[in-house]
Amino acid sequence: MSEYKSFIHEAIEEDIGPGGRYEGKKVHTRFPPEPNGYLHIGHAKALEIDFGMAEQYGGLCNLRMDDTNPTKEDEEYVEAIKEDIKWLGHDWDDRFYYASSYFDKMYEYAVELIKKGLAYVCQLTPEEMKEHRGDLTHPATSPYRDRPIEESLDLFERMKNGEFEDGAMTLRAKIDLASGNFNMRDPAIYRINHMRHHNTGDKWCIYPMYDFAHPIEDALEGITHSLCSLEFEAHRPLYDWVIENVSVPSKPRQIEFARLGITHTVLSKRKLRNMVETGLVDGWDDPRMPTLCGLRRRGYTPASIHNFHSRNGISKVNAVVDFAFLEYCLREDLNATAKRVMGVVHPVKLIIDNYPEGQTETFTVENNPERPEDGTREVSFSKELWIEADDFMEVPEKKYFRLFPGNEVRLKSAYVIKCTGCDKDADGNVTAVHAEYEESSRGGNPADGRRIKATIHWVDTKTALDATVRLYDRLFTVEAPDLADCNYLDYINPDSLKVVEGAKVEASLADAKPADRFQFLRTGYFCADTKDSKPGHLVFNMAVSLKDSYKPEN
RNA sequence: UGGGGUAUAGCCAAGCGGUAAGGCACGGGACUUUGACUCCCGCAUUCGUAGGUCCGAAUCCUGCUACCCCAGCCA
Repeated sequence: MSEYKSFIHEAIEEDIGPGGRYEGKKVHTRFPPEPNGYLHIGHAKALEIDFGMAEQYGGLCNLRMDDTNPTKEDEEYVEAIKEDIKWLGHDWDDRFYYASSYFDKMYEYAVELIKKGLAYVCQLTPEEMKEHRGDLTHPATSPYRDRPIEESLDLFERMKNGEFEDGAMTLRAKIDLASGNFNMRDPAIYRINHMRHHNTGDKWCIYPMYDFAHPIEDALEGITHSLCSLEFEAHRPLYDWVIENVSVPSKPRQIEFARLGITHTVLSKRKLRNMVETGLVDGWDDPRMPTLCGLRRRGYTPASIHNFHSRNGISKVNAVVDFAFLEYCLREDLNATAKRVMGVVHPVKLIIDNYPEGQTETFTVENNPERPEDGTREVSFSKELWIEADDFMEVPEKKYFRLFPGNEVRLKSAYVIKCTGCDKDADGNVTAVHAEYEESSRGGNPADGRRIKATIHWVDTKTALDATVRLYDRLFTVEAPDLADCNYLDYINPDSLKVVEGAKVEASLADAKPADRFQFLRTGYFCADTKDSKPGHLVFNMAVSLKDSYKPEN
């Protein structure tokens, strides 16, 4: 997010400018994931905004695990989260924090509130609390609201000491039971939970709630701008209330923006987890998943994800961006950087009948026409080649200009050939295509200078390598599987993965390393799988296909 | 029904009282040893809607409508 200025840029510039609330101060943001799952493309938006704003204004961005609820969080996610953030190119230096490391401070601030008469221990059970909440037009109630300060102090300390069962009581902020904003109806700020915390162990059996903890975490770290998603907008009055009523060292400002949605996928942690657990996908890093580890394994680049987000901009409208735009950003990056190779996904044999039996020659092919400095490589050629099955049609449809009996095409960087026919099996399937080459067209240009409309790719059968190719399509068949009135599982795309064994690729791919990305000429961009591809057993994941403007008429 | 938000093309999104940027998608064409890339051209007489103010309104005012978020001891 560089050139254009969003409403957040404007707010920050106003704040650090003359007369602003942070005049002369350094912009300081934070990215606060809850370590309870893997980061996905939606989190990447927040991440780009949090780190991006700091970078743009010469400030800092902290990485903080927001781990105030031990029942949901686990250390196992922490390293994965760090890895994803680093992969996207962001750096938090030594500013890695846990919200849980502030528990002592938070406890003190809670005591401060009680002493000020601004918090009290409430013994309503969860069910009773719900009943006492009131509704849209009726205020909430609590019989414990006017409990003496000393009594709350005593009870709160005993809560901490583990004298009470889970759910027996809570510490509540004393704000306004009649507020139209439910978040202000004396929200619970501490609950009892006798559970081991991944970071603090058994030290605590009471844990602060997000609305109390988050502003304190921000203030303690000297955060100036606490950027979060829209659903926290109604929590901002509470955020500000905490900052105002507790003696924290600074006063951060919360600003909200819309989260990202993408068509043909789901982004809720619950649904993603469900797909993993039911085996609908092959783990969190399945290349079809919108998780950062999934996209990475699929072949997405950090630059493509960064560009995607920066071009989408920041607003307060719930946006659902077309998946095609993400694909566009990937193609754009890979077109400029990926090495071209020839790989035949659905091979059929091409026999050049007038080419000398036993002869082999090599051709020089450019590695990337977009970048001549990437050089060339040698590719072997002989009488029998593998070509793409759909580059031949015995009976061509309208506007088809590749191989069909009587037609000429160019074999990329090699010769012009003329199709003479094909062999078929008993069922009528094409088993081999026959052609004759024009010797004088070596390199691909006919001696008489005539135009050859089509160029197709090929692989020499003598040196071809076998490969497994995984072709991916969108995970869901509808644009918005997330919509409330439908079950998203009903719209899983049964063809989101097609595994093709026996694809044929050129010999230069023998030393392809996991995570290497290539353009398979005329087909798409592929990435050697990081888990399953090894020398002698190549596995390529299709990151995205090339655009194809060929559309048969009728 | 209370509170908080948001409405500009199929999608994202600029616009901040002076006469609707840009990108994606889509359609057409040029170029092409990738039906890719690149390059041209087209794509909102109108900004959710109805009024009002003004020489002038997507921008200001008023009413209405639609959609999103909030009644966890989740974040």
